[in-house]
Amino acid sequence: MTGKRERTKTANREAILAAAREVFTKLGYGATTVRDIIRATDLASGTFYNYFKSKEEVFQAIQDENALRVRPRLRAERIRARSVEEFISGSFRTFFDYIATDRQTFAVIRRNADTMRVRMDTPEIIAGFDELRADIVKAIAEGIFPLVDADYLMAALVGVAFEVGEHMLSRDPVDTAAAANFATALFMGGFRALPTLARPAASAA
Amino acid sequence: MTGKRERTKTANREAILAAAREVFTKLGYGATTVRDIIRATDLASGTFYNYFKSKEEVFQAIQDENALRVRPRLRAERIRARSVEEFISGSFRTFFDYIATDRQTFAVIRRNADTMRVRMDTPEIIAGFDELRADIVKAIAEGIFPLVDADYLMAALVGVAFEVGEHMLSRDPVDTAAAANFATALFMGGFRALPTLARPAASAA
Amino acid sequence: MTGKRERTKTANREAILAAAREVFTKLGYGATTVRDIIRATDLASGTFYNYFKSKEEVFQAIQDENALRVRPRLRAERIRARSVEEFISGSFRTFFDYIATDRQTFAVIRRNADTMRVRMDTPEIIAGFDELRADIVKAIAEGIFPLVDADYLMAALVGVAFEVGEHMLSRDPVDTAAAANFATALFMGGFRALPTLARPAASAA
Amino acid sequence: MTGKRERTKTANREAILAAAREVFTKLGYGATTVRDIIRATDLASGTFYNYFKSKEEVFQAIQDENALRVRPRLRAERIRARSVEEFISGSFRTFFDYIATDRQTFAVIRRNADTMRVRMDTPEIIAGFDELRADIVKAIAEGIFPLVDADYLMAALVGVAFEVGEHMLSRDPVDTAAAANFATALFMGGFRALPTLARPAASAA
DNA sequence: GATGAATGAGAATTCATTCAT
DNA sequence: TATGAATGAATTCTCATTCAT
Repeated sequence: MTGKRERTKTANREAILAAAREVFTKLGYGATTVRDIIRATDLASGTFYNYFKSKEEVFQAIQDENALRVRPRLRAERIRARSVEEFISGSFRTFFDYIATDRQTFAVIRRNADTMRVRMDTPEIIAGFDELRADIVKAIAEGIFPLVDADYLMAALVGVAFEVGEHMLSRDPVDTAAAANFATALFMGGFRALPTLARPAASAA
Repeated sequence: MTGKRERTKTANREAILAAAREVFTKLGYGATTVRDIIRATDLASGTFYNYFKSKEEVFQAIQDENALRVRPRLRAERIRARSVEEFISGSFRTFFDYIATDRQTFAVIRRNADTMRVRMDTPEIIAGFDELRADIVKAIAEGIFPLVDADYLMAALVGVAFEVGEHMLSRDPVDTAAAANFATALFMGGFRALPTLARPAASAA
Repeated sequence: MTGKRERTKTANREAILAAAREVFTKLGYGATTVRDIIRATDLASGTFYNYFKSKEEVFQAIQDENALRVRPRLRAERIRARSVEEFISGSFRTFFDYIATDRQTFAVIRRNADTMRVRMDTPEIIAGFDELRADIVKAIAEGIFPLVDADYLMAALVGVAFEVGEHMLSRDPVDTAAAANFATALFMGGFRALPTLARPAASAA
Repeated sequence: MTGKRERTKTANREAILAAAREVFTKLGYGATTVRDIIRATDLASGTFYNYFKSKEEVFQAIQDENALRVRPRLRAERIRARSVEEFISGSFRTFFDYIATDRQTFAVIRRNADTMRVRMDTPEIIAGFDELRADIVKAIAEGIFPLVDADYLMAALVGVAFEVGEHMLSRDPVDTAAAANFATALFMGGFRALPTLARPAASAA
């Protein structure tokens, strides 16, 4: 790792990954070609193949990196949870903080090309879902959660996380706490528990 | 003039759309080529261009058809709603019934290629989201909904609809009522309001 | 076959085959690329693939054509044979006449690139060998040939045909009768039966 | 200075040659790449170029080695010959013994890839042919051979040697004496002199 | 000398699109 | 309008060779 060669190798790999992240975000996975990735790099075309076999492989590498960065944090949050509220709010806070910090990462998964939106879940991400379901099952067994449909609950959590997360990122400023409060409140008490907005004019009446 | 030729033209268009739906489902949007679509048809390659300019256009046409089939129903359901519960449960029931009836349609949007899942939202679908948001805003103005973040609420509804919908379809038998109940309960009262499952052991007691 | 399209298709196929024959002869099979073949044509690169899947397939097509041209003639010659001499001399004459007439054909099989010589036997050619062996076996059964090792005899005939054939073509003028006489004499009576040359000086003595 | 370094150099060269022999046999000359050869070695790619300029050069080296191993023996055999029979039978015996002993060597020249057969004659091999022709000319001058076409006779000997040799190797057990007897008999007395096989039925009579 | 990553020319192949029939 | 072959730009990928270490 200290030789010049090793440093160059690591740097090249990172350069390709960075270029790929950028191009995937800009063009979307489907429209991206290996050439596009190489072109966004100052490397020769053949060099790409010293590191990855195909665009699929780079994509996987990026997603795996991402999942590996956020999954342990989510896991830790859920394990630490002593109540349903902690379980849910901890998860949403962590997830929203993560995507706010590393927006490009999320952009690769959730992309807006023109007006069309695409969301891609790789095996690593899906494995994260399974982890979540398993933790819900465990929480049910421990009596923290009532005996509900763990699969649907997991689906609902994921759906809300991705959709609300996307809208959160489109706002300025990005308020992760507010988004987490919203999502948590929904799961804790339904629509009636949602934070209410100050009614600009009516509040005075 | 609305005779044979007209009928042939419509038939050809339909043949292409049907082939495209099938191929998109099987290969996914990205991997599908115009050739693939034509091949799934008994038409010649040049004929494709008498009907559509590109694969993008066929895809849009399919999605527009889909959205036009479900959006008016969802709209009608929400307009008819006299309470929050009717608003929410009506929407989920309609959506889940629709995707259960026309699974291929949903499969084109939500695809599992190998292990990787993709979800594509076209302009028509996104327009449906905006419609939903507008109706939420209207419901808030009418006092049906409390003054909550309409954008986030819309996002949450959409996220739950797609994610729970997907899991619903993977079950056998597909129980749209149960899924709608689950989703509605979540929005009505949070996790505590979710339907509980019969606890295997407890049921014997 | 009378439409312009059919005529063009046939012409294009022939153009590719002709170009391939030429290039294979010049560069040899191994060194030839599909690009080389296309370049020797006035067609576009993609057009090649409307006719053949690969260079292998063109090569096979050429060889099959060749084999189909000469094999029936050889076959007929052997069937007509009423004696060993007719069998052998007929075969050699036919083969040598054929390669003298259609030199390029033979050149594709037997090629001299620089100093290195290559000979390639395709399945069709090998099938021709098997045919020859079968006819030898038949001739043995009919008492025309003594009970010898048909496989080795076939090999010997083939080896002499190709090697002597090659040397024959390098002479000027090409004398197929002389080559056939030589080869036939060898098989009829061994080296003592070979035609002797006029000894320039000694003949006068 | 003929110590470690010297030994390593020779060992590396031999390693490359051995790998090349193996790979050429397996993949054929055309399909073999320098990478393939290096991969079959525990050397680095760059090292190859310290020993050979290209795959052509390795191939030549292998063939030259082969030719140098068998040519002197064939030469000695012919020089020792006191009669035509000795000349011919000695040559065939030596050649067949050689290819039976060192099958891989022969396999590099004479290859069956799938169904297609290839035979490659390098300059060294061709030089061996010229040597044979020269010896025939000399034998004619000395009155051992009659005044026949030396070029054609050489061609016939070579053709029979390669073709019968190939078939000989495909038999089990490999009987070099029998093959040499067959080939020699052919050249000594033509088809009538060929060894006859025991006729299954006749042997009982 | 050995190493092995970088290079980039070039080969194979695909595919959207055109256009003569 | 339907047809389907021709087109050729674009893409993926390989490989011989170089050269800094």
